[in-house]
Amino acid sequence: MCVSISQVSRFRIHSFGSSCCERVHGWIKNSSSLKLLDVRASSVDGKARWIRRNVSTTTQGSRGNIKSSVLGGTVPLTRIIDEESRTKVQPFGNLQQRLAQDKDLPKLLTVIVSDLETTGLNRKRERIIEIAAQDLAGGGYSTFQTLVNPGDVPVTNTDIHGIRTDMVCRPEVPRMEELIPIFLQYVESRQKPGGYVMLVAHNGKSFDFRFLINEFNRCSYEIPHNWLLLDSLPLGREHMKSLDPTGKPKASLKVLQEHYSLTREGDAHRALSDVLLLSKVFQKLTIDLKLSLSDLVLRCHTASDIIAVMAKNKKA
DNA sequence: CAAATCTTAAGAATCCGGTG
DNA sequence: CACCGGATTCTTAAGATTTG
Repeated sequence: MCVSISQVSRFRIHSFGSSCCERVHGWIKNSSSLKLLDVRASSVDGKARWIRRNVSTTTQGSRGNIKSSVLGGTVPLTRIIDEESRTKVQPFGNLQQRLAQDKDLPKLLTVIVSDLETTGLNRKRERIIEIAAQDLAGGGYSTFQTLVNPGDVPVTNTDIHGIRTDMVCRPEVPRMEELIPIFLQYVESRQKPGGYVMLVAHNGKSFDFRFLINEFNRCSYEIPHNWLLLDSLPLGREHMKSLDPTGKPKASLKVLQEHYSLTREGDAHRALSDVLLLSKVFQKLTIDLKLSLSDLVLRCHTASDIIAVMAKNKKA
């Protein structure tokens, strides 16, 4: 079963300095060499055929011109699920423990830092309006960014991120149901054969991952079973607390940026800018906390963990 | 601002060893 | 076995913190 995506815009893949090693340290190399490329996403499994299109729109925004490439093509909807399969308990077991003990972990794991912008804070009513992600291994097409059309949900928090309703509620901006297969394809293109993906987000457990799960669910998709979700906020808290055991640890992205004297590329609260910053912060935290890939895996959640917590809170 | 998590502290519940 | 007291664990609530 396939769906045709006639117009999917604002999907950009950036080239990123390549570097990958066994330890988490040194993932990011020469990030200043970031270079915007046109979209040339290729099929991973041969099932998807994507067609590159020329730039079709330029949106004038308060934060400067936004030029976008437009990607079109067809993507197989292999992740449509029915209610019966959704209610089955997925055999996660102790995936993290098994994976953490795997000697080939560096060859299996892809670490992707991600960030979302939304129309607001309410996880039920509000919608995602921007997604960015970056594979810390770097290389070509390692970075993903796109605006998302929230449909009939207006953007009421433009003052936070600068994204206006008229910027996203356009026919050429992809809706979430159109974007999910593209995002999945991006992740799969970064994935190692038979490998796992660690999705990192700041305050992800409370915010990003829940939004993502809700949107996937709304569009009848499910988070792939080989994804592990890591919230970087507890790492930040742990580090800040180690510096001041008596104080109350603040560990927002902004606080961590200032703590590490890091420079931001772009505006705060824009998905790609936040992703690039979090990539740097995450690397610093793993160094300071002396965390190996195995340690990080053990700190991950699965989507089912978070779904269970969401269900529990719903009851309460 | 909404909503969830985390931290902390206080109180309750449980466990355990000592004593008779 | 019954009882006591201390230590440990669990529960709950409030406040701080985070995300957009």
